[in-house]
Amino acid sequence: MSSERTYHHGDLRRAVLSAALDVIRAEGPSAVRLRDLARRAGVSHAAPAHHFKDRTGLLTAIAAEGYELLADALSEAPDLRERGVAYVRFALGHPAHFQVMFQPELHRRDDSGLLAAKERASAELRAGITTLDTVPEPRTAGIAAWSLAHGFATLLLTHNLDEPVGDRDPADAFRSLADLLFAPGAVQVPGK
Amino acid sequence: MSSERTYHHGDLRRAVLSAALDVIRAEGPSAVRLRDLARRAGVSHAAPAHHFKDRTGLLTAIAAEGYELLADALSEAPDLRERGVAYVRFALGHPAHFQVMFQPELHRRDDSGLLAAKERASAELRAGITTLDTVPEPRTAGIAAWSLAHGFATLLLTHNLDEPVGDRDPADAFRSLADLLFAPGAVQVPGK
DNA sequence: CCGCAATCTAGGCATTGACAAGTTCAGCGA
DNA sequence: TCGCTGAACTTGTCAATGCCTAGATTGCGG
Repeated sequence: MSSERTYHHGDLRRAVLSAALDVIRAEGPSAVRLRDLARRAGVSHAAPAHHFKDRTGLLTAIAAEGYELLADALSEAPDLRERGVAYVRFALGHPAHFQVMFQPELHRRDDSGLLAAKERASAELRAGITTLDTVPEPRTAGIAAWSLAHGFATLLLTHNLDEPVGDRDPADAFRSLADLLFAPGAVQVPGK
Repeated sequence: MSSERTYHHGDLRRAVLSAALDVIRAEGPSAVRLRDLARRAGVSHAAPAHHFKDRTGLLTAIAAEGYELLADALSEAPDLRERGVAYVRFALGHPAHFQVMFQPELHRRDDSGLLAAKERASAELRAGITTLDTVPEPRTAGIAAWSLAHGFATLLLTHNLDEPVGDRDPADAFRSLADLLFAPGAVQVPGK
């Protein structure tokens, strides 16, 4: 915060991550330039490499952090519907993480930290489905729930639902969708 | 196909597009290099620029073409459920287009061709919802259907559903999900 | 057959990611 | 307190890339 320039930055890793998240939020992952992040942090152009190895390493770290945050968020939700809400909230609250998480070409797939974090989030996702004991096909219902939440979040982030959702609270809007999935008889197909 | 080298390529635009789609399918949009595409087409490094202006122009053209293809695919489906199936089929059949379409930072947002194509696809999407006349909230149902299809397709493409879906035909798998949305009483929430 | 515009080539510049080698510094043991 | 060691950071460099400009080639309409 103070403008003192020491040889050692103090928390360059965090500073670079933070700057990268800013850039991604504004212009997407493709706009991330290692040298630019270094400039923003006030260090030399090669300094970030010491913390992340290379560009892919940085993006992998962001993805891993994202899965950790997602796992945390999911674990706090009581039932499946609220887990879906938490999923959407996470995506909107951490758009940069979310984008990078779901572009596998950007990461090092075999990174141990990433795999561990992804597994944690995955476990939380599965745990949510067990809330639905009485459902005939919990696996199908789980995929449906995840698809619904993921699709809604993605479409929101890509500005494809700006008019239909408008000023409405996205979490509330998602609850309406989830009710369609799990409240019996809410929707009838004409010819069925 | 033949190795004759003429000054004029003949269909460089198509060749560059096609090469770009190959690259995107294999390594994502960030791996697209204009100079590389030129090499693959056997032309000089600046030739593609004449057809697409710049990298963003190329990706914009791909997105526009994608929306055209999507609109075509949707228009052929009879009802809302099959329109969802068509949506998923499109995403799996044209993964490169799909990826680029839903990364707005990669296009020139104000491109007229893109806007027109997007509007066409959007209209087809809305048209599908009118199939559900008797539904209390068609708008909500429409968003739900789109979210479900989009989320399912995205998760499939990012290899997040490899185990759960496995060898099953994705189209069939999606029909199960869609039935959960629109077949009343298929799923019951315990405490409701 | 001419000329013109579309298509493509050639060269150059600034920027970038990655690498190698050197510099600064903080902490730790004797 | 001293000196050492390794982590954190800097400086310099290279190949590759996007984009720009100027020039060469060619097909096509008049």
